Amino acid sequence: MAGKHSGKPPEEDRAELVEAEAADRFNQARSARASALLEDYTELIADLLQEHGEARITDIARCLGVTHPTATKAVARLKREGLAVSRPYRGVFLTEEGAEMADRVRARHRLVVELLIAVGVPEEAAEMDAEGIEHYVSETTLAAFERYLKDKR
Amino acid sequence: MAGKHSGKPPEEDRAELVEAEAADRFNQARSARASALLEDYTELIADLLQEHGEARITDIARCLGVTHPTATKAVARLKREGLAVSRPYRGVFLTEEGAEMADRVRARHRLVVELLIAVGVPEEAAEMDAEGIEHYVSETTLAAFERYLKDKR
DNA sequence: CAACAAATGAAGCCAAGGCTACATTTCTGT
DNA sequence: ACAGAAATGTAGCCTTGGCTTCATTTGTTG
Repeated sequence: MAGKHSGKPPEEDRAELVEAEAADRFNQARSARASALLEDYTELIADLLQEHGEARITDIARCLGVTHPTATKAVARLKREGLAVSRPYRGVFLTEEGAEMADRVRARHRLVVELLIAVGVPEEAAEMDAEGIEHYVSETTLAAFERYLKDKR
Repeated sequence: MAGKHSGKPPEEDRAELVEAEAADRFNQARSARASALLEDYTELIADLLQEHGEARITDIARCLGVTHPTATKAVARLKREGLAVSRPYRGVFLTEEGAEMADRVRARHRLVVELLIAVGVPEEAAEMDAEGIEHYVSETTLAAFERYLKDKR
């Protein structure tokens, strides 16, 4: 039941399992990487909308440190995925789905920063690293972070 | 000294700074993302070399959950970057530089997993998430993790 | 040792996410 | 109101990292 061929030595079965699990982890990470961009954009757009009432392509591009055509392309993808809407020469807005994603992402981001700080990471580094880390934190891990922070307070 | 034009209101200067810092963080994350693949490959190749004495393209591909041409391409990149060497139809080996990277990456990976477990993340989730997280943990943060774990023991 | 299986290589396709260069539209100030 | 500046759009190029498909080499085994 553990392996494909009962004739094979158990060590091989175990090795195959380990490899399959590894492949799984990498695939997971790859898929997280794929959504990272969308998450960054929705989060930023939500911030801009809240702070300035609008999210212009130029502002988005400047905040993300990319050129404006790059931002335009990304926003096109957001629209394709049903996360944002926009009309030519007007700002970008989030759909309900996009806003929900932004909320989730912002909450997660805050939690990651808080946890890093709680374990002794300097605030500046925490902010820096969280930008990359946040996209790979699962719900399970997030829940653990929350418990840890609550207990610590 | 804080902004470009002394005539501008200070709030704008501050906003520009915040935006520039944000762009910085994103650029940092982007560059980390770029090295993530190389790190994964060198780490895995080191593991395979240690466990089986050789690292075949097929094994690399299977462990990473990709097809063999994908692995071949990645190895080509490793070679271009001076991290690995290989001859046609023979296995892949690491250069000194590649081996050093593998060591660093493995140590970092272990530390990240340990820290996640230490704050209460279930082991399985810790392994899963660490695969993505590790690439975005800076030296500063890593040092903080190390201190935290030492103090806790 | 010949034939088949398995591993590797090579070519070429695709989408994503960068970029530059140039066209168009909108906004602003006189 | 109109000219110039700023913002946005569009086109096209590059690299990465996936993939499939097919050719070639290696290894195994009867």
